[in-house]
Amino acid sequence: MELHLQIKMNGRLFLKDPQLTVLGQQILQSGVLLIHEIGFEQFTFKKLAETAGTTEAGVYRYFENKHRLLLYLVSWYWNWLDYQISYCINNISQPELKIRRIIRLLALPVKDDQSTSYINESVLHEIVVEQGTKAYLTKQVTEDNQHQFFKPYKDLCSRIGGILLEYNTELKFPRSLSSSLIEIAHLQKYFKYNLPSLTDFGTTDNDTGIVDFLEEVVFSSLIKKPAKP
Amino acid sequence: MELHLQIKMNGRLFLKDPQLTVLGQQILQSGVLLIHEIGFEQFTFKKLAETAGTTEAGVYRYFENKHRLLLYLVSWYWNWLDYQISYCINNISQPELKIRRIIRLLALPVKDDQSTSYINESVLHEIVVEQGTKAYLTKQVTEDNQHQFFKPYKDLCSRIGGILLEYNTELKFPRSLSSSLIEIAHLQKYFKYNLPSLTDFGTTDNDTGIVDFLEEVVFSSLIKKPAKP
DNA sequence: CAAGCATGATAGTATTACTACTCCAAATCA
DNA sequence: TGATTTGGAGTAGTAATACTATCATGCTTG
Repeated sequence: MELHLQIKMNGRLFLKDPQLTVLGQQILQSGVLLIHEIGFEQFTFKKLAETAGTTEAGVYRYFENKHRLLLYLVSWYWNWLDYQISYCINNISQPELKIRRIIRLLALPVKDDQSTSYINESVLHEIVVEQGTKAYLTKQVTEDNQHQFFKPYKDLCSRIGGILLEYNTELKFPRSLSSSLIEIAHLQKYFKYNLPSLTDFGTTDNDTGIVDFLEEVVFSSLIKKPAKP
Repeated sequence: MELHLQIKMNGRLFLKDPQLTVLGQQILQSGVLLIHEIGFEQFTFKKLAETAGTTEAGVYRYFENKHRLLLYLVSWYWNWLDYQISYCINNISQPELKIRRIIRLLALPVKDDQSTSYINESVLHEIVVEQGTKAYLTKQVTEDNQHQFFKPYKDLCSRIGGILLEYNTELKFPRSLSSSLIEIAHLQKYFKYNLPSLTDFGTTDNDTGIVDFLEEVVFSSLIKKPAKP
């Protein structure tokens, strides 16, 4: 059986839905690979058009500009990850185990999901690690936020926050801890491979050190503290 | 008495030392204000030249490109903050108090330091919060790292890591905790003002909520754990 | 068959990111 | 003092970027 996961995207992110046409899917696929290869700064629609086998104008028919395309891809990722998490913790009752699984999904390398042919999830994961924050670190955050472009990220954050609260119902900062967990997972991963002296993971091949660190920080913060006298 | 703090910068960050000439200082001053005002993406040397009262070529004589200027300003900030921290925890012996002070320096608004006339530190602090990560989230990280452009950040991180170790000598991840602390402080601040639903601070005027959160996370992680059986 | 839509091809503009060259005035030296 | 070097500042030009607009074509759907 072949399962086709169609992720519902905010309609304002694109001019024409890229999921519905062959060219659109080609643009998404090439876009992911090209941004990963040359970085978002060097990435242009002209270069994308070449690798996607179309013209510059062809790409502009789907996306208003490259920032919207980034927002699209990052949103797509958060939606996908949210789904992965809900799938992965399904039927688990212990909050502790849920949190451990989430941390692994955030920090460990992603296996490509065959159910969406046109998006390479493992490459997209690396893009989000490397460039994800650029989606909101702009002067148009407020405007983009009003267009609900960050809803998938907020939903994910809210889901994880809820699970943290299951573990400790008295937790004072569930959302901040949740957004911090997500960002730190990515940042430590980036540091490990690019600026290793900012971490304690050295040059080990696997990312279990990051998992250990995140578990340490998160579970410490989740311990119930005695009320102050 | 007037104290002139001259911060020693990596010579490869600039073509001509901007601290040594009036125009150079003007470029730094206008640069900080302009990047803060319009954001790094919209920022160009042409616009900077106008506000700094020179020509585009004039700016290019000091900095190779705008990324180098950002690296310069961010480095300047980390150097300055490192100095502030060492000054502020001077003569304090309790590690706990040191850490509390550091957290406040990281999260609370910065008062402009009068000892450097040409850099507005409180504005620069906001730039680092908003755009700081763009200094290293590029495809040239490795190259920039080889040029030692991130040394001030690493030094700061290492200093804070050392203090965390003073508090708990068995701490397993001092550098990761340190870099996480710095980045989370900035990110939560950014979220609070731009994407508040990713935090638990609401719309309070002051940033003490962020301080509380950071103290919670850091001191929890610093508690000595009993050895596993 | 006609209408309509998706794509492709071409061209054009304003801005960006630089580079190269020129000019001028102050400092240096014979 | 006069000649010369040197550095700071301006002008102009180029290639690339980020779009926008127009028109032709071919394929589908009613």
